[in-house]
Amino acid sequence: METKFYRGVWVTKKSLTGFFESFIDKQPIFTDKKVLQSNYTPDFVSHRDEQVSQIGKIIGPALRKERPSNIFIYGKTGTGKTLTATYTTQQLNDVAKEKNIPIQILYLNCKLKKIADTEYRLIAQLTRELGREIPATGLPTDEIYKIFFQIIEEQGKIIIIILDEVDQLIKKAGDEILYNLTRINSELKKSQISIIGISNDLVFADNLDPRIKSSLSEEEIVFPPYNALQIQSILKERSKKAFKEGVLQPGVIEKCAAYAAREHGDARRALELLRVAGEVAERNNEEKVMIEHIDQAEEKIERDRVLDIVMTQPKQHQATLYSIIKTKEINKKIFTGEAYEFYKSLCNRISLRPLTQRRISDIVAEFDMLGIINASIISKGRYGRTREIELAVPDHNIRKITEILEEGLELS
DNA sequence: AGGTATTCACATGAAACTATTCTCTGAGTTAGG
DNA sequence: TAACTCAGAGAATAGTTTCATGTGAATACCTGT
Repeated sequence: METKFYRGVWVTKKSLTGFFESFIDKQPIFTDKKVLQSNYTPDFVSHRDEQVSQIGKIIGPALRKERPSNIFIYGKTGTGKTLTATYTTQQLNDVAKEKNIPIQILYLNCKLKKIADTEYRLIAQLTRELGREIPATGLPTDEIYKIFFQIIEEQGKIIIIILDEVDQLIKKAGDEILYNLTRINSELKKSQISIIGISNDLVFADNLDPRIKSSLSEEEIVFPPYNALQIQSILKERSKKAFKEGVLQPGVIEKCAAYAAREHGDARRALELLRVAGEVAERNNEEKVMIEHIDQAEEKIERDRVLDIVMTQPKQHQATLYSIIKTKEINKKIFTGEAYEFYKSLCNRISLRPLTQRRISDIVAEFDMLGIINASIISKGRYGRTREIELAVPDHNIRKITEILEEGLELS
């Protein structure tokens, strides 16, 4: 019998056959799980009527071949921004297609690494969506702009570009892109573009160049968080399709909703929670989803998230985290300098080229952002200023993390 | 005692550097006519 | 002569290093009582 440690899980080859067989006669809990996945677009959007009609009114003129105003959409995560935007534009697109009006919708998520997170890549990706292959690298940026410009002009359409999570893009690549994009219109003869920017960050536009801000947010729409009742109704709607009838115990939906409402009305999280709760129940061979499963799901989501982050971290980052954990074992409170000392000796041990403290400082800050550690800057007066680092992971997960790190760093 | 000035140990910022991946171009090479 | 190969120049990008500057409060140092 063979057992090995694979991607943070112990895998055994024993009795796999029987294991798979049990799947066949198991009563399924789900009828259609993808309804609960975050990329699912339902047939209609609930509790967002007002926003839908606002957007509709703004982009409607596109049907008369007029350029719609640029729209800026704000709202926290899981408030249905992306969904509403794609839904309305999709409707518009359907009508346009029927009446043969040349409109094209481009949706782009600026957060996606390697796809649309820099100026070059954004334009390149847009051009690709318009049906022209662009190499990933090697060309000057203005060359890409030229091609982009040319292909838009060729198409002679009204093009609506949805930029999801623009704040991420601006943070990484600066606001010139938006400026260039809005400016292009004045040079276009046959086509026009209009931009729908979506942002999670409510204050993000404030530190934007005023020119860009005014041209980008000709119209602004704010998405308020859902309240608990709205989330409940969304969950009910979706679960009707996703689960077999009667599998959900009473109170399950209410609890999911309550949990999500606690976190500023994040519907996405509520849906994920419900889905994972279902998976947990399924895995436990139970026929009903019970309230306890939600707690388990909550824990599992968090645990998976952390383990996944740790596992996919590059070596230097892993070494840093390992140093933090190990230094932590000795002292209760640790500071950047102490972790760095350990890190240096660790590098020596595993023959890894040590990075400067400057860099480690940034890596520590990154882990803080990811929520793996809590690092707060404190001043120890005469004895300097530093980050005080604490682990933000429950104790029972640390052992697992250490294991993964030792695996990744080839320590034994 | 009360008020300033110092000082520590990093944090934070900006710019420059390195390595990798990829395109484009033009010189040199090859093979067929 | 057309097709092909291949090296070199130039770009974009991620990850770092180098250099420079910033910073909060515990202490050291004054001051006048």
